[in-house]
Order: sequence, then C-alpha cells, then structure tokens
Amino acid sequence: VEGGVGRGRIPDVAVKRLPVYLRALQDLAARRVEIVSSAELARLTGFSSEQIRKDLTYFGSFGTRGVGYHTDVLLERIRRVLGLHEDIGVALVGAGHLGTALARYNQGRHQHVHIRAIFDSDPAKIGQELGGTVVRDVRDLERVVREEGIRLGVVAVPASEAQAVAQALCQAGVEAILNFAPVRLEVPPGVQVENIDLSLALQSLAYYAAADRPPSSKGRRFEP
Amino acid sequence: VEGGVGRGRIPDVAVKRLPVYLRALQDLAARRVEIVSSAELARLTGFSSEQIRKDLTYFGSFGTRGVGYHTDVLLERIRRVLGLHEDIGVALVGAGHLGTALARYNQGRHQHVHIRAIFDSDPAKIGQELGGTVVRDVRDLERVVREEGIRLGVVAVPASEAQAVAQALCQAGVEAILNFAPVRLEVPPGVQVENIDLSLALQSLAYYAAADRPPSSKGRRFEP
DNA sequence: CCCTGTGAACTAATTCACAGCG
DNA sequence: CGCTGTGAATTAGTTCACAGGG
Repeated sequence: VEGGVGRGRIPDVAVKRLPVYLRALQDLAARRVEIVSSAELARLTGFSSEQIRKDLTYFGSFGTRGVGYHTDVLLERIRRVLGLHEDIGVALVGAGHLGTALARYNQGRHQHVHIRAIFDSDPAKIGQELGGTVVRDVRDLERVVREEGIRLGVVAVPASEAQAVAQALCQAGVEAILNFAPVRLEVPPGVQVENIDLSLALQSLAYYAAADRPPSSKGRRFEP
Repeated sequence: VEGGVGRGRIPDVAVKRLPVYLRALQDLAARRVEIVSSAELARLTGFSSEQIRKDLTYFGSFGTRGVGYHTDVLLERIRRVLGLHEDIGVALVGAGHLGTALARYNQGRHQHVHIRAIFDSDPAKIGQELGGTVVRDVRDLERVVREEGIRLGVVAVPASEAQAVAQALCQAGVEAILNFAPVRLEVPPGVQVENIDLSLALQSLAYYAAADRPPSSKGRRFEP
C-alpha cells in the first residue's frame, strides 16, 4: 500500500483487481465455461460489472457485444498485462512460519509466479527444503538473485533485519518488493514496495469491530 | 480490501493509515520524544504532512499551532478512535504456518488486540500451545467466541473451509473478519471483511516487476 | 435484444494554499 | 514565526446511462 512509480498506464487500484478477475477466470476455465459476461464476473468477484468493464478497457477491448468475453481470451490477456505470461522468479527472504506459509501457498498453484530461491540467516534452516526449494544462506542473496534473474523479492524477516534485506534485494536488481516486516523500507526510486503488515491490518479492523453496534446484537443470520 | 459498511465517519483509507501513525507515535514515545510535528510524522510514515493533518481532523483537533502534537495525547487519541483503548479479543481460526506466524506476531506486542482463542480441526494440533494460547477444536468456535465476547475473527484456513468458518464466526457475533483464504466470503450485512490474499499480492506486484525497465539495468544504488 | 465499451456525471481522496493562533 | 487546521482546487476513481454492434 505504498505509493511508488505509478508508471502511467493502469491505475494502481485496477492492477490490484486484475488478479481477482484472473482467479475467477481460472475457475471458470477449469469448469469449461467458455463465455462469461461482466455481470457474471461481478457476481463472482464482488466488484460491479461496470467497474470490471472499465478496468478491462485500460488495456483493450476484447468482448463481444451482446454476448460477453471468451474466458480464455480474457484470461490470457490479463495474464499478459500482469506479466504472468512469462515465468517470473521470486526470492523469499525469511524461512520462519510466515515464509513457510508463503512457500507452501505458492507451491505448484499459481503457475507463473514462482519462488525460485529462499534465504535465511539461521544455520539450522539453511540447507532445509521448503516447498521444493532449498533454503540458502542470506549472504548469497545478491549473487543468486542476480544469477537467476529474479525480479521480485518477499521480505518475511524480523523488522530489525528488513531494511538490510531490502537493500540487498535492490542492489541485486529486484524491481518490486512485498514487505511483511512492520517497518517502512527505504528503496531506490523505481522499486515498487507493497506492504502487508499483519498487526496493522488487525488494528484497523478493530475500528470496525469497536464501533456503533451494541454488543447485544450477538448472532447474525445470513440474508435477513 | 473489501467494500463494507463505511459507517459514515472516517474514510476507510484513512482508517488504514491510523495504525501506521500509531506505530510511529509508539516509537517516538519509547524514545521519550514529547512533541512531534506533522512533517516529522510524514518523514517517519511516508505519507504527506497535509494528508496526516487532514486525517487527524476527522476526529478532532489537538495540535498546538506553531508547535506540533503532544506525542502521547495523539497516541491516546488514535488508540481510542481505533477502539484499541479497551482490550479487543481476536479469534484465530487455522493453526497452520500462517496462523502460527500470526499468533507469534501478535504475542505480547500490540497491547490491545489480543488473540484470545485459536481453533483448528486437526486433532494433532488441538491441545497444543501456540503463542501462549491453547488450540481448541473448531467445533467449539461458536460457543467460545460468544462466551469470551470476541468481536474479531481471523480466517487462516484452506479455501475449502473458509466460508463455513466465516459463517460460524458471524453466527457467533464477530463484527469484522480478516480473511487470508483465497475466496470471497459471504457475510451478513454489517460485518466488515478485509481480505489479504498472499498470492494475489504477488501477482499484482508482478505487474510492476515485469514492466518497462529493461532487465539490463540490474543493480540499483540508493539515492543516485 | 443483449451485453460491451465509453464519454459524462458524480463521488471520493489528495494536494494546495493560506488564514489563524500559540 | 512556525505549524496546525481547513476550505478550495485538483486529481483519481466510480457509477451512470446510453450509443453501438454482434
């Protein structure tokens, strides 16, 4: 949720929605649904149909009026826009519980974003396998990332080490970082940082939990 | 990143920034800094100073012109707005790696959002301790959440179980859910859902990594 | 006729610019 | 004088409403 380059073309908010559309389209494709309307996508994703249509126009128009979109045409198009048509390598730094969750999560499923290297500083973890990848010494990070042409970094280390890791990642040439450490990372201009801070997310949710509703209204039914 | 109630008062985007301010203020307080200006907070958080001042006006005005804000007055005020002045209980569902990371993360540190119950369906995990809390059977979820007056739920279970868990949480009266499962949760109106999908985050980052820059510009220095 | 594609209208959020006050 | 607080201007994002084409 950090500012960043922006890079003209597609609004950041729309870029965040594209993977959601992608997931819905993958489900549809798996169920052999060949045509889908923006209304159907709206139902599946929770965004409005006009929002979806507008988002799609940012990079072309490939629907058929009166009909809808070809599932796999749209799928392929969004994939391409996101850069997921070519394999994109990810370096995961930090093989703690969060790192492990990420590695497992990523394993196999999302075809074109692959964790290609995992690093940690703990000798007990180095050499272990995690989701099919061997954990390496974080001191080799720069070399490996460069050699493998990795362009995306994930920071899942304690706050105290996060900045040093980010620095090494940038030095090695990554172009975007997903940061889970509860600190603001200083990166060179042009490197996109996305922060996901688990405790901050909980804290802002607290606002919605605390507010208005009297604690008496316990127990809510669906579709009242 | 789900719509939700909105609840009038403070814009959602601002609510998301408040915890960031809070963290900066906690750091300052720990370093015995008594006064802080919006410019200084801007430097620490990465948001603009006018943004910060504007956000603060949503719930009052407590700075001193020509001077700045009293660190602990502001701290206390934001805490109160977020509802963090009173202890707020969280139910964590799913004691896998992600759940464990969250439990560890939360342990001790952020004073007023506490994980008060952890649930799982795996008999091997039930009874184990995690960050100072014993893992319970998910079948007891509704009863325990109700008894303990828990108002916040965290869904860290596989996609296939997420909807059932969300339903149980809502039935038990939670008012907001932090969802890590890669599905759209159906919840009754009035329940705020915040989705954090780790693979989607990676995918949207891919857009920024893939774009423009030729892969030749490897290795970036800070402050060029 | 139906659903896409899109300007136009609207709404939300950010930034500007400066008055006001300690 | 310096920094807050805030309307006003601007910019971004969403929704409306309908023209246009299969």
